[in-house]
Amino acid sequence: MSEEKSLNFIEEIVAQDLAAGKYDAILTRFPPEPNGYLHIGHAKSICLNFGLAKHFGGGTNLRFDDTNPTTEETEYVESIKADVKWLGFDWVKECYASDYFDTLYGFAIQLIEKGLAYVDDSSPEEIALQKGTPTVAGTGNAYRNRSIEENKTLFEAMKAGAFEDGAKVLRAKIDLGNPNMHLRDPLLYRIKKAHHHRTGDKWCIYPMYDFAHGQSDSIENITHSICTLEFIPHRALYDWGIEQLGIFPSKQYEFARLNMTYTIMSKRKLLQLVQENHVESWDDPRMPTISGMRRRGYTPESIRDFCERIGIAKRENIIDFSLLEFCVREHLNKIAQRRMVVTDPIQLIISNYELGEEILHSENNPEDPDGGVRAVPFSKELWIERDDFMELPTKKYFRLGPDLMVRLKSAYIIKCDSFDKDEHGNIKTVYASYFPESKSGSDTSGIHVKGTLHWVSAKHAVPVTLNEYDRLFKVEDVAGAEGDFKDYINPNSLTKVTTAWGEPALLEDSKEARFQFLRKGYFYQDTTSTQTALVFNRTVTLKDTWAKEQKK
RNA sequence: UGCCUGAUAGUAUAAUGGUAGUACGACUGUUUUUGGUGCAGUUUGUCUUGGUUCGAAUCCAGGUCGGGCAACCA
Repeated sequence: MSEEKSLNFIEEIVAQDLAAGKYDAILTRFPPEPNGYLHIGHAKSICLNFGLAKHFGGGTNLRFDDTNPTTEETEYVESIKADVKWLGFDWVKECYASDYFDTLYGFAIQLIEKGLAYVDDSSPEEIALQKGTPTVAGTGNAYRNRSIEENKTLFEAMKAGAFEDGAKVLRAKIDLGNPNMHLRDPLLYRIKKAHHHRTGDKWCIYPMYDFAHGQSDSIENITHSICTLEFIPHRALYDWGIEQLGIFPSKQYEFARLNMTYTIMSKRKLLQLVQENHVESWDDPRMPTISGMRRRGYTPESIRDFCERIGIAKRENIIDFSLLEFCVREHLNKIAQRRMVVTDPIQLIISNYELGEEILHSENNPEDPDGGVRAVPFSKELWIERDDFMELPTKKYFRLGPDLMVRLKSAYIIKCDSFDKDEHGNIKTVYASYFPESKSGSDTSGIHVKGTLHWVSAKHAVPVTLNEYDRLFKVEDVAGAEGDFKDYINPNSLTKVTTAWGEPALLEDSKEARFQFLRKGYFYQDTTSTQTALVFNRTVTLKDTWAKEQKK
């Protein structure tokens, strides 16, 4: 308790409101539009909104902002609910802006009756023109002076379907000269004869964001409505609507959205990646979507930790991808089961091994004393990693080479005697002898080696496919880069490794288990993986100071 | 060039008129049957110019730079 974390600016506002007795309890909301899958940027908002309620006592509504029937689908609704749950949050109420369509229509009538809204027959182009520019005031048109009765009749006719799409709109009558463009008689309703995923064909007029969002917040008695910076200019309208309607005064607060290096956060662009097959699907493990990250092997804990670490502020930001990687490594290091998998194998023959085979044991997780051990079969003929042998080793190379000694993890120390190459000059087989008294756990050999290698017994190994992922884009700031974002897609973001061999324990492991393949990285079974064809996705590599050393 | 925002190490974030701190990154060293982990340490910062004050990252004024705003999208 004494080490309390400092509050971010929104937490301070809430703390002050509560201290001042403004509310007994707070109610926040997470309001996605169901027109795409949730991504890591949404996770930031989810953690903020649900975290606030958890911290200060209160609740959070999950509200679907479904006011645009042409872009929204039930598939998205379902994925959003699954993602929020997976992240570990429960909402107080599941709400839909579309549930308020009747109330919202009533609000519009009220505005018309107060002389604060009118039906405009102008085309989108005309309206845009009449709005002026940021430096030049807008001009009105004749429709602005329609009588209350006429507006009411017309609006009712709009609802009844008397007009075609685009023929008329309902506009608020505020101020065409306002320096805030959003106050220059904003559109409240438009005609859209489209099928809505929830209300079907009941409606042919739909409220705009600015006439749905604040009103929905108010209907639900949301105390703190938190959104991203680009909505700051909308706040005046948000407050205007609530004031004119005399409804519950929800308040809007804004924070900076998340940006990350080497990826994009725009739903529109993510949809493009899916539709144009740059990735396989919304849950492609390379995507920054929650479902993609889940499939890749990220844990909800690590994502929550990440959101905690990046903080909340109003300044534009771009977070290093390496921070996310740090968070997931930190969690996985504690919980992942260690297994041995050789990805690019060469043969290792233990010339003096006459036992045939034996069962050795290796700890499941050195971080967890209660993690237990697993059986690992050992034999005369093994697979080791091609990278772990060097014909002409450099000074700092701790692995195998002519006359060099290493330990085979959880097994014996060996010494390389000779090696063979194939017709292309590539190493094919390494011959070594082992020291029986160096057996792991009962080593009396007195030999000290610098390197320890992972290995699998050729006879017992199971074939596995590995999906090794790299960053989706080649540049740090994709959104800020010149030209089309698709020009920066990393063509090597996925490497499918089909030559790998894993230890047989993998066959008995749960599909949900998180693994660390020793010295390789953290892996998680793909959704396409089966008992007879194991497929693992690489969540993240291990930190590799050797690779860094080599680059010098 | 109208309005709205923001500016603290490479990246984030704290300090709420009183010692500029933390995390990630980078770099050392150490431990290690994972070149992983752990541990110890080093490194780099208040956009600028004035002002108020005993004292300014913080308050005031001017400037500079970044972001947003003129969708029948949210």
